[in-house]
Amino acid sequence: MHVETSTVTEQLIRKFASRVAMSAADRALVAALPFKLRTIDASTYVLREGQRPTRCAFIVAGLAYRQKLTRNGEREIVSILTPGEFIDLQNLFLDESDHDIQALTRVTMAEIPIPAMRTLLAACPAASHALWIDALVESSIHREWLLNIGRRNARSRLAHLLCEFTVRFQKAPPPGDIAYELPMTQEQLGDALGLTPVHVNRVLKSLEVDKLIARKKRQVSVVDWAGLRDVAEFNERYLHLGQILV
Amino acid sequence: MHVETSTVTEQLIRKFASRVAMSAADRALVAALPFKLRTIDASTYVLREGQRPTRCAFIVAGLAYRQKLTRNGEREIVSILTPGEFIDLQNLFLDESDHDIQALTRVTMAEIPIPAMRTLLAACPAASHALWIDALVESSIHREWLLNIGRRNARSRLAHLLCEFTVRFQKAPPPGDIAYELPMTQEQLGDALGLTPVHVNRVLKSLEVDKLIARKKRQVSVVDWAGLRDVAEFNERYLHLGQILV
DNA sequence: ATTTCAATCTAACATGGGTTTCGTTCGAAA
DNA sequence: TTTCGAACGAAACCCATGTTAGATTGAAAT
Repeated sequence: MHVETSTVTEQLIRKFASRVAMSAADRALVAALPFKLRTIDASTYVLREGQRPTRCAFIVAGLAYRQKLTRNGEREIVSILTPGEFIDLQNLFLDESDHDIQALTRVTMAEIPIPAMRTLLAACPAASHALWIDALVESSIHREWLLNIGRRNARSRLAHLLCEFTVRFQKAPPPGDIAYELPMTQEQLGDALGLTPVHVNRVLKSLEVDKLIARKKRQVSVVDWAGLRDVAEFNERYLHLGQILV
Repeated sequence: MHVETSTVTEQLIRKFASRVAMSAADRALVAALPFKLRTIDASTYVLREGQRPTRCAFIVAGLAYRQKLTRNGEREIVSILTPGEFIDLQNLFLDESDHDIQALTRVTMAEIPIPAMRTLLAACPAASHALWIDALVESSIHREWLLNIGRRNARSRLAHLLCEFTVRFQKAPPPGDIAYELPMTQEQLGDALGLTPVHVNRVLKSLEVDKLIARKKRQVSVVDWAGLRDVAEFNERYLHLGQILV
């Protein structure tokens, strides 16, 4: 997984520009950010609860997730992180991490020293606003997941997660090409939904029988986007997809 | 519930100063914030999902909560907001609210115009940092609630919420005076925990039988802080209580 | 080809928490 | 002081999801 330095810089600028208007000066500031590329294997820890990090990582390729554990080791996956997202904005302003961050697939990330990020935020209101939006959107996703886990049954819950992935992983918005490799095991899906893997298996099968999704090997595809959306009560407002600050 | 204007200003400054070092100039900027005091009755909506607000409210007295609803009207309470917290930082940077905000008790709040807040953030890095910390801590609480609802049984779950309230509502840290009026009905507790009110009733009784809590009328008090903590697997790290940016 | 190990699938059974129903308490209003 | 409605309490029953156990698949390693 080789990545050009210039590509990363472009990706960073695109990331900010997707949320705010970026002047040429703003772009130059982002382009000047020092970073170190690092690639790690699936299931490697990026950060552990209680640690104090010194860098702020930006995902260039691959997926990661945030997890928390109960005393007896049961796991809850509380976020999925995709390319173009900062992994640990928290650590810009909080001393101790309150959760683990782990690679879901092989991940390539750009590690930026925290002082450089702080300097950018101070010098560039546009960048600061873009990061604010990102942090607030993640909070919004947390709230939707709370509703999902707290109040929906397993069928809606899983359908909702699939809808969210469909929207977040696809380049084209549905209903377009809505097949994607689901990079999570049924156990991980269960951990993200507060369900057991056995029950995830049952529900996946029932969604397949009902022609809402199809599965081939570990590839999941959405067969009936409208139907799945309906089962999930999915409304993408909480993703704030078009949010651009003027 | 009459509140002096000067008191509110002091409370605002105290709020910021609890997170960052505030110079005299910083304090002056905060003191210059224009605001309008408003008091609303319990269960009044402060903001509804989909609305676009023009003010940013700071809770002076009383409690509020964020909620989201499923299609058939089931409710999930996703946050509790206490005095000294900004109700809707989201709305500084996001156009549309993704959830409802409602008063839990009678609430007095200071409403600050969004442009004034934006100006403060641009002019005062310290204030900006303090708000960042606040937003990130709320996100951390969301994650802990996800673990709580997703992976703990009803008994631990309720115990955990009681522990969080004990820490957040008390001025003195436990084990000090750890009785407090629980201002929520059993139905609201259920909505915050993803449980039915009937089951909340069962679990409250069982915690009382086990001498972990006591109840008189609607007043709950913690009898055995260590025991309750243990049942809840409570660790206050996620509240980032001592977090101060240097 | 064979082995291996994780992931998936399935079935049988168990249970925590939901549902329904109704009686009781209590504070506010008349 | 009586009335009224919301909140609480509690019993009986039910079911969605968990638990346990094992068989099957499939990709990677030898």
